[in-house]
Amino acid sequence: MRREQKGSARIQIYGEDCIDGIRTHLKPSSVSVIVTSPPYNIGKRYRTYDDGRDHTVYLDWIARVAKSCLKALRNDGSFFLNLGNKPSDPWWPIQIASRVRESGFVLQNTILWVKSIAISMEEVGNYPGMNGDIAVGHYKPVNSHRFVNGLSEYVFHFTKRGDVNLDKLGIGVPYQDKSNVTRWRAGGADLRDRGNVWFIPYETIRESRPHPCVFPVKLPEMCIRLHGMAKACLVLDPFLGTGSTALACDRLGVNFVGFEIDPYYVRLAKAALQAQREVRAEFQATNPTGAQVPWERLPREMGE
Amino acid sequence: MRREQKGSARIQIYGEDCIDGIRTHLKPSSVSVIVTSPPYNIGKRYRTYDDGRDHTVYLDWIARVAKSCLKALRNDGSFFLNLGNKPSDPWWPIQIASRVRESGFVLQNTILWVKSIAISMEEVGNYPGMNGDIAVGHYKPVNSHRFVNGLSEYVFHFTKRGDVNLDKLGIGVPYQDKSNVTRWRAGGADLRDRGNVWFIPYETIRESRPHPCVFPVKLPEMCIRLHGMAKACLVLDPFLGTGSTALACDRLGVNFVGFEIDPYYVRLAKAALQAQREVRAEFQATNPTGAQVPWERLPREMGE
DNA sequence: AGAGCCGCTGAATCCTTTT
DNA sequence: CAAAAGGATTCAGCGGCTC
Repeated sequence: MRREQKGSARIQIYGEDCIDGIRTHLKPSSVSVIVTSPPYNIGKRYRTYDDGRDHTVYLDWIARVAKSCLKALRNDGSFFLNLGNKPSDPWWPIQIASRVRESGFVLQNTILWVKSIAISMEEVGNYPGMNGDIAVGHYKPVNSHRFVNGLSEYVFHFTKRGDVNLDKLGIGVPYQDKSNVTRWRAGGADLRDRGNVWFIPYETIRESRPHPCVFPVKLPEMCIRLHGMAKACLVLDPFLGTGSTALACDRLGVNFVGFEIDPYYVRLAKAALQAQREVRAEFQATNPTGAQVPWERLPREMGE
Repeated sequence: MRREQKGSARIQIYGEDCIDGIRTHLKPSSVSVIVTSPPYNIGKRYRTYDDGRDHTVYLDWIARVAKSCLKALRNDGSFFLNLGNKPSDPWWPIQIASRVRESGFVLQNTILWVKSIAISMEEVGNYPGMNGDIAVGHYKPVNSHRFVNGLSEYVFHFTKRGDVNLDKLGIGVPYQDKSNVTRWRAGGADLRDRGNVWFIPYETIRESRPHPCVFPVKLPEMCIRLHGMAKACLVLDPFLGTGSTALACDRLGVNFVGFEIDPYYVRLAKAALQAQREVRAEFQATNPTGAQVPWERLPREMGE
C-alpha cells in the first residue's frame, strides 16, 4: 500500500444522532468520503426483525440517514457502506443497500471484505515447506445445516452519479510478474489494481468485541485511500461505534467528523484516539522526522 | 474436498429453449439441483441494456425461467445461480437475483466465487522462501478510473423454503488448529465448513474463452457436493453453454439434463463430454479399479 | 524444553420448546 | 400465532498440563 500521509488531522466526535448532527454541524456538499457500518438494530426496542413491521421501520430510518448523507456529500464524494452478513437472512444486507440506492445514490463498485479464505497450495504455487490447503484469517463456526459460515462482508461503494474517479493504485498490490513493472507503468511503481476483493483478517481476539460492528482500521483506511488522498478533505462516519474510521483518519491525517448516540462508545472512541496519538507521539520522538508509524505491527488494542 | 462418486451418469443435452424444454422433458418436482449461469443478453436483438426497456424485457424473461425452474425443482432442492459482474453496473446481478427471489425462491446462502485475491504473507504465516505479498489467481487488467477490477462473482443459493439441509463437509476444508481433528470430530476427518467464500482461480484467459458465461467445472461440482451427493439425483442446467455443469455431473456420476438454444454450444458441450469420457476410460484402463480420476491435474481444455 | 493433548470459552451463533 | 428463553453445536485460540 502506498504510504502517504497528510499533516495533523482534526477529529471531531459528537455524541449526537447522525441525522440531527449532520444538519447541525455539516454544510451541504462538504464531505469528501463517508465510511460507515450501520447497526442492525436501532435501540433496544428492535432486537429482531423477523416481522415485516420492524423491517420497514428500520429500512425507512436507513433511507432517512442515506438522504442526510447524500446532502452532506460532495458531488465527487464517495460513500462506503459496510454491511455485515446475516447468515440466517442473506438477503437483508441487499435490502439495506437497495434502500440506500433508492435514496439517490448510484452503486459504483461492490467491494467484498473477505475475513477468511481457504486456498489450496497448488493454486499459490510451489513453496518449500507448504502443502495442502491453508486457511487464513478469522473464523467463527456457525451451528447450522442450512447456512454456510459467513466469511465476508459487503462494502458498497455509492456515489452521486457513478462517475467518481478513484486512486486505484492508492491501495495497489505488487505485480506478480515483475517484468510488468517497467512495461506497463511509466513511473515504474510496482503496483496494480487490487480489485474488489479485499482480504483483511480480523485480529485474533478471544474475548468478545466491545462493539458488535467494529471493523479493522485498515478497512476505512483503504476506502479513503481508494477514493484518493488528494481529494479527501473531510471524512464522515454517521455511526462512529468504537471509532475505527476516526482512527484511520487520524493515521492518514484527514479531517473527520463522527456521530454516535451511545455515550459509552463515544468515550471508547475518544480513548482509542488518544491512545493512538500517544503511541504516535512516542514513535515520532524516538524516530527520524518523516518516518511512518508502522500501525500494522503495533498492539491491536490500539483501536480494534 | 471429500472424494466420493456415484456410478455412471446419464447426461442429456437438448438443443432447445429451456422454458419449452423443462415443460416438455421434466416432470414437476423432479430436479434435485439446478446450477446455471444465465447469459446477460438474449439473442442478437438485445445487445445492450442501456435503456430501461431492454432491461425490463430481460428481467421479465429471467422471471419466467425462474418460475420454470421453481416448478421443476423438488421441495428439498437447491438452485445455484451464478451471476457474473457487469463492471459498468454492479447493481445488475442484484437486480436479477431480486427477480428470481420475487418469482418464489428464498435466498438461503450467498456464496462468493473469488477468482483472484491478494494476501500478504504476514497473514499466512512465515514460510521459507516466501516474502512480500502474493496474489493468487487470474488477473485481468481493466482500463477504468471508476471501477475496480471485478475479481469475484456471485453464486446465489436459492431454495423453495430456505430450510434445505446441506452437506457442508462435502466441500470441507482442513482445520486450522490440528489439535481439534481428533478432539471434535468422531470420524477423525480433518474437515470443517468451507464458508461462503470459494477461491477458484481461472486457468484460461477470459477473452479467448468460447462462451461469455463459462465457469470452471469445479464450481458446479462444489455446488452439487454442498447440496449433498446423497440427495443429488438429477441436476439441471437451463443454460448449458459449453457444458461445465454437464462435465461436473459426469465426473460425479450424477444424472444431468441441460438445455441450450445455440447449436454451436451444443456441439461444443457434447464434444467436451466425449473428450472427458475418453480421458476417464484411458485413466481407468491404466489404473487400479476404483481410483479417482485426478481432474484437477489434467489439461484445462478438458471442459473449461 | 518442546511437542502433544485436553479443558475452557465465545458467538450481530442457530435451533427447539414453551409460554 | 409470535416472542422469549433455554439448549445445542462448532472450532479457533489460549492456557495449562504431561511426558
